[in-house]
Parts: sequence; C-alpha cells; structure tokens
Amino acid sequence: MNAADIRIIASPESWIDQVAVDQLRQTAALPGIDAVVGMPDLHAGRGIAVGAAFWSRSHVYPHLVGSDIGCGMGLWRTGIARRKFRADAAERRLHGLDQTWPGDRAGRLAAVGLPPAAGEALGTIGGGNHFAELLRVETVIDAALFAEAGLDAGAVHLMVHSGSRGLGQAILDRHRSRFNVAGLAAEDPACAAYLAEHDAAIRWAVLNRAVIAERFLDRLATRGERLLDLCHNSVTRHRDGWLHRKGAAPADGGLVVIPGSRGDMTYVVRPRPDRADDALQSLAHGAGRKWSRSEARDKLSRRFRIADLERTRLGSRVICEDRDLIFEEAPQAYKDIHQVVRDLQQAGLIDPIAMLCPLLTYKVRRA
DNA sequence: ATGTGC
Repeated sequence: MNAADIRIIASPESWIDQVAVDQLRQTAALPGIDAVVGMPDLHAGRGIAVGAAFWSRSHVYPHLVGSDIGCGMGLWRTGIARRKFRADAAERRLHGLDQTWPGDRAGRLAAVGLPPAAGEALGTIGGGNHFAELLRVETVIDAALFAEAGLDAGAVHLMVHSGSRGLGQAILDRHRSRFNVAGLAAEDPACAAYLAEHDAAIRWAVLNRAVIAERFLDRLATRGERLLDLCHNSVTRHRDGWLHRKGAAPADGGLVVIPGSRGDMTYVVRPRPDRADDALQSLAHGAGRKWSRSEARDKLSRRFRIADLERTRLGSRVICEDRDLIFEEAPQAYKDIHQVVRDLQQAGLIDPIAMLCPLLTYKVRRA
C-alpha cells in the first residue's frame, strides 16, 4: 500500500520540526489514509503531529483526534468598554473559576441532549495550553468584515480555549482498550458507536466553553455575545470520507480565530473557499510550539523569574499559579504567530480581518 | 490533554 500524499503549508522561512514531519509521514502510511496536510503551526505531539488534518475514504482513527475531543476556541464580545477596562480590578474579580461550577450542570447538559457524564468538570478550563483571555482590538485589517463579524474596536473581547476535559479522555481510553491505535472501518458498528460518543463530546466541549465564558462574564459583571466557536480536534464527514483534525481549525465553519501565544497577538481571519479543499478545509489553530514542555521549563526557568512571566512584552498579565506551567506556556516556547498567518495568507487560504492584543490571560488559580 | 503519576 502506498502512503498518502503529504502537503505542508509553510514558506521556506518557517521553521518546521523534523520530528513532526516524521510523525506526519508515519500517519500518512496508516491503512486507508488518503491525504495529509500539515499546517504552519505543525509541531510534534505524543505520537501524532499537532497542527494537521488527515483524510480517509474508508476509516475513522480515534487516536488521530486524540483525547481532547471537541477542544477549540470560542470568542465573545463583552460589554466592557476598552477605555474602562482596568486589569487590577479584573484580576481581583477572577477567583473561584477553577472550582466546580455551582450552576445547573445536569440541566445545561440535558438541554443539549447530553447525560450528566463528566458533569463536575463542566465550566472549568483545565490545564495544558487551555486558557481564557481578555483582549482589546489592536488593528482592524478589513473594516467591512470586522463589522460583519460583530467585533467592536471599543469593546473588550473574551477568548476561551478548552475542550471536553475527562469525557473525551474516557472515550478515547475505551476505544484504545479494545482497538489500541487501529482505525475503524466505516461500516464497522464500532465506528458508528465511536462517532456517536465523539459527537456528544463535541457538544460537551462547546457547552463547556459557553459556561466558562458565562462564569468569566459574570465575575466581571458584564454580558457578552458569542461571535464564533470552532473545534480543532474532531473527525467529521468530508466528501466521501472522514476528515480528522488534530489541532487544525475548520475552514468551512465561518470566521476563525487564530491565537498566538499568551504574550502575542491573536488574529481573526476569514477562510477563502477557493483553495480550501487542497488544505483539507483546515487552517492553523495557533502559533504552534517551538520548544517541548520540558525544553521550555529547562531554558526559561534559568532565564526568568515567575514574576517576569506574569507580565508580557505587550503589557498584558498572566494569571498562572502553576510554576511549571507558566514556563511551559511562555511566549518564548511558541513560534511567531505573524509568520503562521503570513504562510496561510500566501497559500491563498485566508484573508486577515483583525489583530487582537491580550490584556489579561487566565490559566489557573488555586482559589 | 487528563478528577494526571511517582
């Protein structure tokens, strides 16, 4: 059997980790994989490269979606005026958000057709690269699309990056205990069973981001309107097959937010439909790691104090009461978001709409 | 990534 074609969307000046390219090759050689696309934020993952899309005419591979099924980005316009925003006051208000959400968890899950599974975690951000962030508008690139998107240069915006917490993990664990990393033929009843669980995890993750946003807006005594919500870990029907996205934003679901690191800009972009199929209807989902978590810890803990990393070069602040995590997630550990977006633009895949600048990033707080 | 793993 021949390995699937691999396309990597990156200009020569963009650095791509060879380990990630090797991981892409391995995945391309799996039975039934017909097309593979690496995004400019491609980086090595645990066996599977992150920042990639995989298409198969015949098989669904749960391990290509990974454990955080439905992980993605939501963006809200808040009622806070940019000129009235005070970071000190916001920081004082943002407490208790890692604790169990005291709201009607079962009720909210039932409202989207879900059982109370993993309900305790609903409304919590989780760890790793997840966050909630307040941003101001830095640059409007396309005024007409900006207004159409519901963005407002005078308003603070809220971005939420989280997923399905323990639920997606449990679904992948169950699959792996039976099939390990083997794919499921589309006609196998186990495939339909996995997809049903996957779809439930997607709904759980979307609801989770909405509840997280509600909690933050509530603490900040404001309201918000959701402008977009997109999953970058999923498997969906595409043409006559199955499209797996592993850290790849969908190009067929409206406007897309592409965050840089927690000390860099975030772009709002419009996907261009003309060449989207060649990129498996997918885009970069962020800046992508330059250093592994352990590399970032080693290098940055020698050069910086925690307090240095709680403020960024853009003047924003970072709430992260986890010593290791603040080094692992430092901006220095990530690639340049401007280059990632340029690569997508040069490939004819997007039109940039706006650039947003972080004001305050919330990662984790003990109480 | 993970109601985490030693």
